[in-house]
Formats: sequence, C-alpha cells, structure tokens
Amino acid sequence: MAQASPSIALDAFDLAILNILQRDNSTPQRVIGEAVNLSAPAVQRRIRRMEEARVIQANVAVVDPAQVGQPITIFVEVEVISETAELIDAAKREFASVPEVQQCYYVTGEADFVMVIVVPTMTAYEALTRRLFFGNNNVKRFRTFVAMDRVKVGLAVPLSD
Amino acid sequence: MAQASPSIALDAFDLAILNILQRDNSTPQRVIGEAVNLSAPAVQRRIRRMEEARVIQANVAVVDPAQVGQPITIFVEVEVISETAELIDAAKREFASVPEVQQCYYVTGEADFVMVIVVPTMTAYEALTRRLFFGNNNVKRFRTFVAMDRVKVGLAVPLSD
DNA sequence: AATGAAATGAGAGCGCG
DNA sequence: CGCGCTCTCATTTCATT
Repeated sequence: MAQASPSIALDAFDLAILNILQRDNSTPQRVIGEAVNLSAPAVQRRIRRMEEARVIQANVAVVDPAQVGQPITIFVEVEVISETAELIDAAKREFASVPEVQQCYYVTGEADFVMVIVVPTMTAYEALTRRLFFGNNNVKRFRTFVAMDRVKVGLAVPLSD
Repeated sequence: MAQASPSIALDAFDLAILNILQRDNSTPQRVIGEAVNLSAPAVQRRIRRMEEARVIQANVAVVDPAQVGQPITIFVEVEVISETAELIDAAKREFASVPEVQQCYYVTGEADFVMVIVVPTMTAYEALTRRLFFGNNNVKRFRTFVAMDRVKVGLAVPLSD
C-alpha cells in the first residue's frame, strides 16, 4: 500500500506509462499496454511499483475553479524580514495549512515565497491577506498578481525528451 | 464522452464528491457513497454529469519531478513590451506549447505573465530562456525565482467553506 | 527477474422499480 | 434515488523466456 523506498530506476517503458497517466489516469491498462507494447499485468506491476516508490505521488481529479465558485486565481510573492530556519519553517507550515493556498514554493531571488491562491472574490482575497500577511510580523511585503487568463494549468512533468 | 454544457448547478453532495476526487480519484464509488451518504450509482451519475459539464476537467497522476530527472522548479515573471491582443495571444500560444512550462498565467500587475517551469538542470533552464525570452522580441524583461522547497503543490480547489 | 496467458474478483456501468 | 444485474477492467496465479 504505497509507502516505501525512494529513488528507483525507471526505463523507457515506465516513462511512457507515466506520460499517459499524467494526461489521463483512467486509461485502461490494456490500452496503455497496447500503446507501450506490454501486457496489461506488466503495466499494472510497473504502476504499482512507481506508486510504492512515490514516483506517482497521487491520482487526482482536476476541478475547474470557476465552476465551483472560486473564479479568482492570484499569484503572490512574499518577502520576509528574518530568514532564520525556525521562522521560515513556521511560515511554510502556516502557508501550507491554508486551503486557499493551492501552491507554495520557497524560492531564491527577490522574494522568499511565491504562491498560487484561489478565492471566490477579491474581498475574500483581501481578508486572506489581512490574516496571512498583515497579521504576520515576519512578512516584510508582498506583491499581488491577479490572473486574467489561465493560459496553461497542470502538474505534468516533461518526460524523456 | 464528456464534451458539453458549461455551468451546472452543484449541491453539497457534488462538492463533497469533488473534495474526495481531488484528493484521490481512485476511491471506489461505494466508499465515496458511504462518505457522503449516497448510493454508488448516485455517485456515479453525479461524477459523469460533472465530467460532461467539465467541472471535472481531467483525471491525472501526479508525478514527482525529482524522481524522473527533472529536479528543478522555477518561477518566472515575464514583462512584455507591447500588449496588443495579437502579440499577447501569440505569447500565450508559444508559452503554452513548451513542455517545460508546467503552468502559465496571464496576469495584471507589475508583470504580464507568470509561469512555473520544470527542468533537469540550470543549463537547460538557461537554454530555455535564450529560446523563449531572449529570442522573443516582445519580451522586455523577466525575473527568475528558483524553488528551494516545494512547500505545497497541487491543483486542489478550496470547496464549500 | 520480468513477462504473457488464463482465471479470479472487485468495481463501474445500466436498466429497473 | 436505490436496488440488482451485467460486463469491463484490475488483480492474482502460474508457466515460460
């Protein structure tokens, strides 16, 4: 039941399977097998192995935010005052715990965190900034970028070029 | 197979189902039914309806970039020179077509585009910038943020708060 | 050691009340 | 919407290379 060993060797079959699953993980194993020239059980074993090794981290449905009443996507860059390990870890934990924060990365460069936030209204975003940024003594400043168009959205990784 | 009508009404059952599927879409319909107090066929009908309405846009496997040889995630802000509709559309199409560009948003604010890029090496990123930014006459400047930690990654939408 | 073919079992899909 | 059926697909077994 998917828990163990980090880092396994992946061959061209595995990468081809991943490429299909990243696009549509409801593809029948028989169809995948035809596409990569393997039997269904072989495909199944490889998938299981990659799930156990956490190469496949999750299997998820992608939901359209606009159709569930969350039409606003916002990018935020956050700069902190103090970068001690404890304060950074605290910030990571806080940001990660917020449901509206869809993605959060700790980065180098002119900001310390960048995140993607999904909210129903700008009012909700404003309330969130009060809580998350103005209410945090270690946040020096933040810059907001409101998405007008989600040009490309996904988590697909470029494979085997 | 899943093509049609935009905007359908969603009730609390639908949102509860989506909340499960966004975390794990391999959850058996019977289990989902138990969780939301509905029969498995009812769950199935609702899922199909949401797929047809494109509320559920895709079902995908989430792959760990590091384990497939793409350990570097980078945020980029891009500012363009001219914002005519044609040039913006051209930029959207170009950025969206690049496999390394995992996400791209057209935004308001101090930048015009923000994107998430996944690459195997900084050398590969440098080559990509040459092609995508230095090689594009309409790109005024871009700022790079290299991710040191993927604090939170996903596409889950906050539902029914 | 990993594969493919055949058998088993669980789950999705559909019509019924 | 829930119940029960059918049928596809996932999963296991086993012989094979």
